[in-house]
Amino acid sequence: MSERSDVASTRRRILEASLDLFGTRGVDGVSLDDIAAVVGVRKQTVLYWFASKDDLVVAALAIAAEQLAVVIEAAVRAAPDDPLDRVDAVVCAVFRPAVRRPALLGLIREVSRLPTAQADALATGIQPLIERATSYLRAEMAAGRLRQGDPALIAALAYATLTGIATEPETLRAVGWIPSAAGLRRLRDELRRYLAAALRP
Amino acid sequence: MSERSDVASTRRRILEASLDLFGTRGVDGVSLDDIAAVVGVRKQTVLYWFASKDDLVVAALAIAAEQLAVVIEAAVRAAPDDPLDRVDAVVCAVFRPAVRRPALLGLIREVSRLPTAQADALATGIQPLIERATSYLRAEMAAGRLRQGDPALIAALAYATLTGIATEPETLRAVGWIPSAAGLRRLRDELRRYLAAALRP
DNA sequence: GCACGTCTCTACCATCTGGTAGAGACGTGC
DNA sequence: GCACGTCTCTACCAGATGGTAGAGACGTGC
Repeated sequence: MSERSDVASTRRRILEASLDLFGTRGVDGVSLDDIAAVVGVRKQTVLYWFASKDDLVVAALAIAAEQLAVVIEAAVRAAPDDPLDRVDAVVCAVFRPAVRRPALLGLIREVSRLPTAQADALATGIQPLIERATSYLRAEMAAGRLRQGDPALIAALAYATLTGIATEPETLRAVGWIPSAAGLRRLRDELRRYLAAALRP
Repeated sequence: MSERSDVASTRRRILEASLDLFGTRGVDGVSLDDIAAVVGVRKQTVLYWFASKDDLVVAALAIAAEQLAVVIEAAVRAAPDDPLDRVDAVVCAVFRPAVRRPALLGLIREVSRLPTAQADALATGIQPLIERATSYLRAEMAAGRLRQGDPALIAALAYATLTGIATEPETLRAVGWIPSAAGLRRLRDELRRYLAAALRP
């Protein structure tokens, strides 16, 4: 059966489905059968491509990290050299996929609270992203192009807020606040304004 | 056996343990046996006090909402009449328990992504808290004591940031950023500064 | 002494879970 | 024609899970 594999390889589709399901419903809340059903395949096929559920989790996290890295990379390249513009561009660039696909940042959170073994996977995919951001901020602060401050603090705040906005719409919807597209855009702009105010030298 | 019940009723201790476990590891990631073990009791005792796991989840969410309500209530009463001071007081008041006990806000998130039935429980405990905050902001904006804006936007951003800070330390720790007490305090102050800047008329 | 509330005990159940085993089907490229 | 990669099928397994059933133990208050 290769009709489906032509469109997108089964392996890839299992990974994408796992990213979405694990990232939104949690690793414990999703069975291999659930994933197989979404892909339109049998559980054995999932286990044909990935030796175990743990392996699948790690692999899904890896493609999430990769997709985030690509988005950030593109934003940085396209942005002007000014560090404030760059930070702004990265926030905007990450915001869109993060909101459209809450599982992207959600999966990071899910993995990070797993029993220690799998959490190590964060070190390979995600940690470099965070470290790159903080070291960039540190360098620009040292050069006087950004206000002096704790780069880790800024990065952590931006990350926490982004993750909160990306993964809480479910909550806020359940609680009566309907996050419209326009509302989310304004949330993004608030965050941008806030970071600009905190970083402008 | 009432030696233990004297200290704190078994029912209450089951509820508190459920709040912590469900809120940090997720409803699906915690079994009734896990909760019983933490409390030092048998699974049958848990099911003696709560008809089902679903009931326990709903009850745990209820006490989380109540504890948040108490904290907010006290902060509002103790704060001066100025709305900026009040917002600041509420943020500070919620921040401390939210960071010390990530499960408080974490449980809200966990419940909100459950199959629809239990998510209705959010309407009784949490929704009133959010609505009260937004209606307060709206009233003060209308009175010109706060800058005009979308109250839901501000409430949502504060909520998302607070939840992010409260529940992401695990992630950030896994990723190399160690959230010290001082670091968390500075995160809180950043949020306060931002809200003050956004709300000052 | 008795009823009651609280909790434990043994024992059980159906269901779901991750995972295994092995055979076979189908299409492709050589 | 053959090997290979991909995927399905039937069938199974051990363990964990939510939940049930019923008897009994212990202490308290009446």
